[in-house]
Amino acid sequence: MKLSTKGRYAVMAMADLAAASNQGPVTLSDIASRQSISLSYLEQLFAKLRRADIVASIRGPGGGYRLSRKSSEIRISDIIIAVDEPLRATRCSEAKGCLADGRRCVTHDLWDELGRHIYLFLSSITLEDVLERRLFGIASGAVGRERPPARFGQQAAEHAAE
Amino acid sequence: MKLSTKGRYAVMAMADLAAASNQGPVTLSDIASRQSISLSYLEQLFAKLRRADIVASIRGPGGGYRLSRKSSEIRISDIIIAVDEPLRATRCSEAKGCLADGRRCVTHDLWDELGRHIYLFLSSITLEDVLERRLFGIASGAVGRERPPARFGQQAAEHAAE
DNA sequence: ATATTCCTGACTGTTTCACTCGGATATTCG
DNA sequence: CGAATATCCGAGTGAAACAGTCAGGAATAT
Repeated sequence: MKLSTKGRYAVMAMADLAAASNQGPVTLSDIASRQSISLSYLEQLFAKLRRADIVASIRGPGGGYRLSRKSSEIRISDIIIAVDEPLRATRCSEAKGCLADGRRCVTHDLWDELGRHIYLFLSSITLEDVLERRLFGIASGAVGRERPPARFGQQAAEHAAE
Repeated sequence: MKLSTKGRYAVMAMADLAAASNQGPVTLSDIASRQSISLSYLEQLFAKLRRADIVASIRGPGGGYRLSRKSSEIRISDIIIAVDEPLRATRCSEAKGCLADGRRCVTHDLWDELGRHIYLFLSSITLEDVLERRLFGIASGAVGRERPPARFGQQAAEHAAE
């Protein structure tokens, strides 16, 4: 799972679309002006979202985009996977150096686990959750095993803000 | 918290250093050849790791690098924060568009929560854990609230492998 | 002295990001 | 019809980061 500002833009735009699509389709121009994203860039993002069947388009005057299913059925991970092209295979996946001791390199498992972790988090949150601001306490618990988690929360606020 | 291949290289190198530093300092040349990373690039990474006081250096013949504290006291998040320069402030943090409805933009909380989540994960794992391959079940539980988490694990293996 | 090793700065090619531009196609409305 | 609206599509662009190279300087062991 790749995490870039590209995916963030896509989620912002999708949240805007979901919030504004009560009556009929929403034009990209509207989203662009509300979210301060360039129209052409939005077009590229929505081309990918359409190919991933997350949104549907209606052409011509009065047209625009709409969600292809309910916002409660669109996971944040769906959006990010749709716009972030699968990055090139990491050297680790193929290089011989990875199998130094006959097993996979020691850090391979770590990245796998982290990737799975991020995916689980983002797939547990839907567009509707974001709109309703239902994000309380999702990150609490289950991580940090034997360590007291208290002061790590503050460091997270400092360093991991973005 | 930024996640790039740069941080991955740093963790690979640190794991190599921790594994090889039983007797005396380890040279970057050794790490470079074992991990197939260019020497000059390693030098840049270790300059940052040294400034962050994660490693200490000994110059001259027989010199090299050693951990500045025990591998059980070096968190993976420490390494990544040391080498990944704090990326430019996201547009969201300052732009006026963020405060569209008088509150912060709806996606802001989401990224905050994700950043905290990733940080908690990486700060709960030490270099020693990686070397001992103690990564079992860290990502299980606590995420995925009302949804059955079973099939998401498979999707994570597909999409979030890197 | 010399070899080793860390240390520093500048530079380079590639890729991604965020965006722009020019145009093509489809649809609605007058 | 034709004009306006909107989605589509591809090519190109400046800036930044990535991964690496190159050249040399400083410290230290033998």
